[in-house]
Amino acid sequence: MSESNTVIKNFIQKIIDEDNLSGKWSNRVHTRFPPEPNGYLHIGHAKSICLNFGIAEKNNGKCNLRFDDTNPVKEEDEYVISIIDDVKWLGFDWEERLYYASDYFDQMYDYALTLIQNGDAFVCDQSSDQMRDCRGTLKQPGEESPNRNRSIEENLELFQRMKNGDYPDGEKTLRAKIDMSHSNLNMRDPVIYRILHASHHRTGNKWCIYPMYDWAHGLEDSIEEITHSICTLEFEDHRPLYDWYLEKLDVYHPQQIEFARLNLNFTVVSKRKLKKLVDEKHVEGWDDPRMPTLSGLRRRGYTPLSIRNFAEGVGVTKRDSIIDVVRLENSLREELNKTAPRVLGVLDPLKVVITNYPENKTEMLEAINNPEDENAGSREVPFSKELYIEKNDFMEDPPRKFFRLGPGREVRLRYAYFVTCTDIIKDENGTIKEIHCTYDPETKGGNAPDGRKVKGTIHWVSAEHAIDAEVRLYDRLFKKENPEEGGDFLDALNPDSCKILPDSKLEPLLLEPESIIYQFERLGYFKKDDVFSSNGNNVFIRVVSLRDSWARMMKQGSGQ
RNA sequence: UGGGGCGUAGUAUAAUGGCAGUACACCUGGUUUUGGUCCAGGCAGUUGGGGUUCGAAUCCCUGCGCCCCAGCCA
Repeated sequence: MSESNTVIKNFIQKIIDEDNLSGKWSNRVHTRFPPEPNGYLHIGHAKSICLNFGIAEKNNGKCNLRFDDTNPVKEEDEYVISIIDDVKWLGFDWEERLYYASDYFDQMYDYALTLIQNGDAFVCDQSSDQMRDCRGTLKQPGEESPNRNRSIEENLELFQRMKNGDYPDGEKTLRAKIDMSHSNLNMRDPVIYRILHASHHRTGNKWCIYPMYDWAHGLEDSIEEITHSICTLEFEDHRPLYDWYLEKLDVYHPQQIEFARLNLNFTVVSKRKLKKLVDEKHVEGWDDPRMPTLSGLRRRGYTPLSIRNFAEGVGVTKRDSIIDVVRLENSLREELNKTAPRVLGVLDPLKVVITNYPENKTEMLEAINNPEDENAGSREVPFSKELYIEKNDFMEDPPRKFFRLGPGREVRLRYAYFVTCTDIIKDENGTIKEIHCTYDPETKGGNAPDGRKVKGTIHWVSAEHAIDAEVRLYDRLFKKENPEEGGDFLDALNPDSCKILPDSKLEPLLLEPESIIYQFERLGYFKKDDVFSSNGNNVFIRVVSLRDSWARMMKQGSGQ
């Protein structure tokens, strides 16, 4: 591979480069990640987090973590805590700059007063229904509110009374006086403040009026002296309003830049749908290892680096796109291949008796911990007369391309001996109970002195020494590329997204630290799950499988 | 015949008037004590039409397609 030094710059970085050239922001770069604390962060947010913090990092700038908590009826501290956890976990640092929109409520109120005083806002008596009726349509202009021309004094007075709690929810709003026939609906006298007698997670009952997003967000950015306010495409239509407010107020004015949000196939990320999965118990919670939430991915075994590399790799543009979830999986595999200690584990065991091996003998055989990492060293694994191998590594009547064990066939047991299958022992129903093999003592370690080769190498564990474990084979939650297309997304649920194997047998794990991710050779990456293992069981979950070209061949062969 | 945005291999992303490149996916082959990894090679693209230009993915005109907007949500 030829090393290329050219750094690929996305369109936002190009804007920043130009700004630095022109001195627009005095070479300052200051972004923010502004989640609303009304739910858990998911992989889509990770893209935004990596973008905002990443762009600051690359430009020696800063990035704030700011909670956009302007709607008390939806927001909770629980979410604040989980969001902080998740951003921290991804490895980003906002230093002392943890902010809340609610910190600025007083200032926002004063700015609203300014707007009113300048004749740019008015108190409106219309109900939300009336307002909708007067808004017009996409193609037709709206009608002005009858209250649009109230005097400044009256507006001031009424707004004051709104704030004082003189009116019930919905009775009045503060609106910007812009243009009811504007082709952009966001400019048709949008609401600035609404009345909400609700307790706010931080300000309690201090306020009963709360700012709308468009009003609040630009002011938050302005107060924090953000340079580049990065948001998703659907806010493009809001930019004229963002700009209008800041211009009318004549205050510090960041540049809003929109990019396309992340979409992944075989995945849903809409908050409503994720909540439905949890509420209807299709998954075991927000951090279920199959969930695309950051807490779910973390529990599954995704690493911060794998997610950051993924986010970096998919790029940033204004095009709607759907990323292949394989890319996310590959990003994880790429890291784990380099770091995960290898271990032998049999998921679905089949007993093997080595008939010519002495009873009661145990040998310790050397096994490499990680062929990708010289420093990982080696370990010793016990070998004895009775072993387990993977059920699907044996076939009674194997096809030619099957390189594993079958009657009369010889394979290598990894790091151990060549063995040849001599007998199949079945029960009265004809199902295979165990198989008998002979081993070649000359092949210790896995090489034949006579130079004879075997096609296959399979994994195994010593029956006497194995640890019992339950293994959960997680797979994609959805079986359709686009679960939302055509009908109910729940119909696209993959019925096999969690297969439980209750009788797995693992090599005694000498490397003890919890939460370590192992590669079970030939199978995939696995980690012990603390929640499932809390009652003293060993429950391992599959983080991600290894690429499996045999499985792919089989699948194609079966006409899939 | 409302406004805004977007169209480059299967997917994603570069190339800002000068050889259409990269990654993933897919296919071949090689190495291999993991059917993993790694290595080599291959397949495959500028939304249609017209124009400007020595030269167009790029500039202009004109179609076509897709996404977003009518919350007192963000």
